[in-house]
Amino acid sequence: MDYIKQIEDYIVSKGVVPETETRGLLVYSQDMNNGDCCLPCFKLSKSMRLAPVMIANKLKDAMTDLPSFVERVESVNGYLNFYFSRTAMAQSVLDATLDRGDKFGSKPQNGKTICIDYSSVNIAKPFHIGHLLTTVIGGSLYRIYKYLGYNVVGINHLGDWGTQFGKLLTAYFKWGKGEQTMDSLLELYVRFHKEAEKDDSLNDEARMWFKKIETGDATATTVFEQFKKITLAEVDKVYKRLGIVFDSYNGESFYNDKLQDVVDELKAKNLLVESEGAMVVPLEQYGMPPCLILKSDGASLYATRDLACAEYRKKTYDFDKNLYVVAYQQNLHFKQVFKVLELMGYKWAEDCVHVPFGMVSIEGSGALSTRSGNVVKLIDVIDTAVEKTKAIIAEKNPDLANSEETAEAIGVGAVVFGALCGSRIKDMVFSYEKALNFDGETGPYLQYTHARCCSVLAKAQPTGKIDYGELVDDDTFALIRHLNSYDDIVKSAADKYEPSILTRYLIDLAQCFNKFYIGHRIICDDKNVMNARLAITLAVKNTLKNGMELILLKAPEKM
RNA sequence: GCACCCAUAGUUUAAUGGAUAGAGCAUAGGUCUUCGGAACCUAUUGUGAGGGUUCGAAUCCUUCUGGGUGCGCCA
Repeated sequence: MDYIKQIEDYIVSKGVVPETETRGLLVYSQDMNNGDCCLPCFKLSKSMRLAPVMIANKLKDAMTDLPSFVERVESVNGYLNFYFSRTAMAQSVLDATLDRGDKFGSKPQNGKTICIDYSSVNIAKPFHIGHLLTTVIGGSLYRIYKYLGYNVVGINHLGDWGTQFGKLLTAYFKWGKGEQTMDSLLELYVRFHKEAEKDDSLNDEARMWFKKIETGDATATTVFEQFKKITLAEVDKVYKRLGIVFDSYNGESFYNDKLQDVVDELKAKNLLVESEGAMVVPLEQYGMPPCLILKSDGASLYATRDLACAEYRKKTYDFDKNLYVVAYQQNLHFKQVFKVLELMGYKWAEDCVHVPFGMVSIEGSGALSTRSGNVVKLIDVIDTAVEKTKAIIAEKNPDLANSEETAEAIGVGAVVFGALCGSRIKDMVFSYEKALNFDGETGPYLQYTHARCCSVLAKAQPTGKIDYGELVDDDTFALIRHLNSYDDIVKSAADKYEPSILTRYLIDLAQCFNKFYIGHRIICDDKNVMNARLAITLAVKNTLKNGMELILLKAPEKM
């Protein structure tokens, strides 16, 4: 229930304060001691030519017929504080929450389509922790938007084009033996760079091989496709474990035959200008360097491809929003591409959004580098976390059924949580110590709290009509308030493309519940109280499970 | 040189311009008549510096300091 909206309407109906200025002022109180929601009257002071305290007093005096769910109103230091009827709020919040159940994706379809470009792995390169953020942020947004009723198109924009693959083929034909694996491909790549420093002719050879890929030479294509297959098989293992899905794997190479059209279009629209031998779209008047479209040798560039890609996505999916979950290093690139789309006359350029996130480095050894081999493979991190979980289970709960599956859920959860708990824009220093911490604000903490709820509910279930009359203490009511804000939180996470908002919320909810749990006997002699507390427990369990699903966490019933 | 981003406790971090800046880890104590101790409670320490706007600033503007990223033929 939208309490804010109702109270806002109620305040406005009194006619004491100007409507337009009052709308949007009402907020939920941070501190329960200051009521459940409040109206700061300071902004109204100027136009009303009245002290905030007086305004609050005047409003209070006019409120002789409070809405049924409001118990009382107080005027304090210029704030008008509304205290809700705890029983009534508990009733409606829990009804709504229990009604939602633990089913994923319960919102009706809204008919809108959103494309999300995320993960975007490179062929023949290791899937390392540098890919963790884009993968889980994108994967989480995918689920959040689906939950909100969008038609979501998840796109893995494969890095499967570029001279680097000429290098790889060169190395393969020179030193590669038989079946290749991801590791052997990486070795070949590293070896090429080492040897090319001494022997520049290798670079010529690489260009030759890339040319062959470009022109569709049978040998080159067959081998390259094989490398692609090896890579996808490898990364799919990780995606499966993380619960990540894609609807399209159209990568860079997919747009090869669509680049000329873009160039022609830019020419036709008089946007293309020759500069230092290259073809560019000048963007000086928008405070940006020019956007390079064609190299002086006529070859296309990154931006050319992304323009073609955006047009293709609009044509194919007719998106309402087109997200790119890509590191902030490419801020300028996307700003340029979106501006060029706008200059091309596409109104939907404003629906294209770059969702940037921070850089990942390794504690002690600095920036990640495939060439130098300074990488931590994602699969190793996951495996380590799962191993640690197994050890903990063996110690704490050796009789646990399906312990393998549970260890997987918890280990993976710890890693995923670590990537989704902070603001995405901040840089992240990876350390095993942090990734493997299972205490406090962590994935396992959420899972533990969920399992705790399940454990109680396995002993008793709420039944029949529930009387919330007794549940007025602060700890219990704090839980009710939290449950009430779930919908707003999910929406906010979607609007800001920020799954961490939901992650923080779930931690708060779990903390609230654990506090409640410690302080209140759920299964007790008073049947009414027990029934009500069981209902709260069920509501928390459902909300945790729903929310965790949206941030890619599994919720085992036992652990 | 120019542009953008970041700066909160020892550390990781939270806070639509609103009331006493909220947590986790670490540290030191405590909770066992336990529905799951991967929990809970108590204690300690904080808005990089200076200006400005505002009734009110961690939040907005500005200068400075420190760190990061990007700036035409890579993606």
